[in-house]
Formats: sequence, C-alpha cells, structure tokens
Amino acid sequence: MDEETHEWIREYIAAVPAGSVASYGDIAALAGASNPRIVGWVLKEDGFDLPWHRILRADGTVAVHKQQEQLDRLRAEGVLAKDSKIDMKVYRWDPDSRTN
DNA sequence: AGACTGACTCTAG
DNA sequence: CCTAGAGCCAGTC
Repeated sequence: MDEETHEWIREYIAAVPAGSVASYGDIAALAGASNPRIVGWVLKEDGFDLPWHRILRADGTVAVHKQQEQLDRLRAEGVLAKDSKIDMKVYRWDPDSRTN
C-alpha cells in the first residue's frame, strides 16, 4: 500500500462535508486507490480521526456493525436515512463542489 | 507461495 | 426486494 494513496484516501474522506456522504468507490476513484476495499481498509486503520460514518456503500447502505449509530450521526448532520439507507442521489458528495 | 478474509461493487436470478 | 456468484486488491496465517 502506497503511503501517498493512503494519505489521499484520508484527505478525501476528511474533505467530505457534513450533510453529504460518499461511497467507498468514490473515495477510491478520487484517491486513486486500486479498489474500494482499500478505502475500507484505510478507514479501519485510521478511520478513528475521520468521518468514516459519511462513507457508505454504493447503494447508500452502511455495512458496519454500528450502522444504527452512524445513521444517527448522519441524521444529526442533516442526512436523513430511509430505513437504514441513504439517498445517494441526494446526499452524495460532489467532489466538484468542494471549495478547498 | 498458497489459502482465507474483508468497513466493496456489479450482474444475474 | 433479497440472495448468490464473481472480480478485485491488500493483509494475515
């Protein structure tokens, strides 16, 4: 695993604003990760400092053990989950909209 | 090196 | 809508 890619993944995840969400595939593509799984791996490694709760699967579902808690966090940020699922088409983070 | 697992994604039934 | 299978890459044993 390249440290550069590793950092990029963390940067992009950290760049996701509250009220928006992103999928593993999105982060992987943006960070240049070989596969979405790499993003999940990075989150597991250094996700403690990152808003990993804003990272969902492509379907908008949360695959973690504490999904209920994550959905609650997202709800607090303005992301309303529909039956443990998120409207990706609505809340999906648009990288082009990021105003660094 | 070989085999298993996983915070993923896609396609098919 | 839900389940099953395959592809993918990195980590661990």
